[in-house]
Amino acid sequence: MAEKKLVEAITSMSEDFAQWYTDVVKKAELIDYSNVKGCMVIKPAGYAIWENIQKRLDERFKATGVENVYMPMFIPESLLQKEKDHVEGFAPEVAWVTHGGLNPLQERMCVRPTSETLFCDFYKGDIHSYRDLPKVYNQWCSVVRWEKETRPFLRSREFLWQEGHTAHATAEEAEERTEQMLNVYADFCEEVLAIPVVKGRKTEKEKFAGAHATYSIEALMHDGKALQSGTSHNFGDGFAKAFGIQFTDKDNQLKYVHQTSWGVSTRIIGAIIMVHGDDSGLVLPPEIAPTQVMIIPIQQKKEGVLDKAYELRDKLGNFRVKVDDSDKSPGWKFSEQEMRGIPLRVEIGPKDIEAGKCVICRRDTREKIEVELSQLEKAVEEQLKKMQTEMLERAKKHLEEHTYTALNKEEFVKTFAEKSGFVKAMWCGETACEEAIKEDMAVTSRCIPFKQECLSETCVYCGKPAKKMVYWGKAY
RNA sequence: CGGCGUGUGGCUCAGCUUGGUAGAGCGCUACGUUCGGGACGUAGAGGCCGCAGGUUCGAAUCCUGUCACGCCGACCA
Repeated sequence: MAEKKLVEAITSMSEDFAQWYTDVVKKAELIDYSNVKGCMVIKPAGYAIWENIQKRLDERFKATGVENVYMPMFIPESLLQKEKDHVEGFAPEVAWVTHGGLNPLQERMCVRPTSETLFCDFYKGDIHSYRDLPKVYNQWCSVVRWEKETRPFLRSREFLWQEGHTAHATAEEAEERTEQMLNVYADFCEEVLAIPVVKGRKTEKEKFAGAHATYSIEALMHDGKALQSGTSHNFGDGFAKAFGIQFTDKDNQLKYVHQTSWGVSTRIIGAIIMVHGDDSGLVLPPEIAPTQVMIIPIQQKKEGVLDKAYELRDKLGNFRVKVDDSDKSPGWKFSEQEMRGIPLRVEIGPKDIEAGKCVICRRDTREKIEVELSQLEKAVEEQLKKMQTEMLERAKKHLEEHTYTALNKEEFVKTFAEKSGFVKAMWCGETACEEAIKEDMAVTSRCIPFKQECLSETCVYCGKPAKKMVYWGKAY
C-alpha cells in the first residue's frame, strides 16, 4: 500500500512513532488532555468506539451467563489489606480519600484500583451454599491507578474497563471460566477488532498480584512493541481463604470457593490505533467503527446534490452512515474522514447523479470504485466485509513477519538489537533468569503461549534445561 | 521518582540574548465567489504573555520561587 503522506499535521510513523500516536489520537478527536495530569477527556469520537466495544463484548459475556452489577468505588484500607500479595502489588499506585467534607475519616479509603476486595467482601456474605454458585458477575466502571508516566488510552490515571469476578464450587470450574473468558477476549479481538493475538499464561513474575495463574492475550503493535490487551486470572482459593468465603457443598462439607477475574480496558483502543492506523490517521475496522460510511457531497450547493446525499443515506439505513453536509471543501472532508478512520466514503456529485453512479473509497487501501447507484447497498456491504477481513489478514501477516525465534543467547540479543517484534525462545522457568533478561536487554516475557513448540533443550539465556517456550518482547 | 523540554488570542509558534505601545500563520464570525484530495477575496472579533514575589521610571523579556503539561527512562492494564 502506498503510504503517501497527505496530511501534514500528522507526524509519519517511521519518523516518530510515539508522536504519530499522539497526533492520531488528537486529530481523530478521540481525546483531549484535561487539567488533571494523566486523566483524559474522552471525546465523542473516542467514546463512541468504547460504547461499541462495550456493546459487543457485553453481548458475548451475557451469552456465557455473565450478569452485570455495580460495586462501590471506595475501598476501606483494612479491606484492601486482607490479601497480602494483592495489597503489595497495588499499594504504590492507589489514590487515597482521607476526608469526608471537612472532617477526617476514621479510616482512609482508596479509590478502587481494581475491585477484587470489594467482590470478595460481598461474596463472603452472599454465598452460603453450593446452590448459590457459581456467581458470574461483571461490572463496567472506571478505576484509578496513580501512574507516574501516562499516555492517552495506553496508561492513564483513571481508565474505563470491565472487570468480571466469579466464584465457583470447584477448582476445575474456575480454571474453565478463566480460559473461557480469555477465549472470549481473543475471539472478540480477532472477529470485531481485526487484531490477532497470542494467547498464553503469564510467568510468575508477570502474573497479577494475588493470582494463582494469570492468562493474557498479547497483540503486536505496528512498531513491533507488544500490548497486553486483555487478562484473565485464576485466583484458586487464595482470596477465598483471605476473606473467608465459604459454602456448604452437597456433601455437607464447608469449602472455600474458587475465584476468577478478567478485564479489558480502554487500552484496547490504543491497540486499534497502533495495529491499524497509518500516516493519514486512524483506520477503524468496520465492525467497531461508530460511523461506517461517510457520504461526501461534491458541489453540494448545486440543486439536488444534498437531496441525493440524504437519499443515499436513507437507502443505506442498515449501516451506520452519515452525510458530511458541512460547508468545508470536499478535499477537507476527505482528509477528515481519513483521520477519523471512517471505513468507507461515498462521493456523490452532479456528474455522478447524471450518470446514475457514485464513487466509493475504502479507508485502508484508498481504492476508489465506481458503483451504480442501484447497486450501492450491495457494494457497501461487500466492501465493509472485505475490509474487515483484509484488515485482520494484514495484521496477522504483520504478526507473523515480526515473530522471530532465537535458539541461544547470541541470537536472542542480536534479534532484539536488529528487529522489533516477538521473539520465541525456550526458557528455564526461573524468575532470576527472567529478571536478568529484563535487566540486560530491556525485554520482558509476554506470555507462555498455549501453543507450545520445542525449539531446543536449553534455556535461551542461561543454558539450563528448558521448561517452556516463551514469547519475549518490548511492551507498552 | 530521575533526565530533558515547554508555558504568549481557540491552535501552532515568533518576540526574550540587548527591558520601552502585544505579533504572525491557521482557526473563528459575516458576506460573496468556489467545490472530484485540506479553495479564495473583503470586513471583523479575540491576549492583564502559567502563577506569586522581586529588581527597575518602566518587565512577556532580568532575578527568585512555584505550579502545570509534554517527551524519554524505572514501575504498571
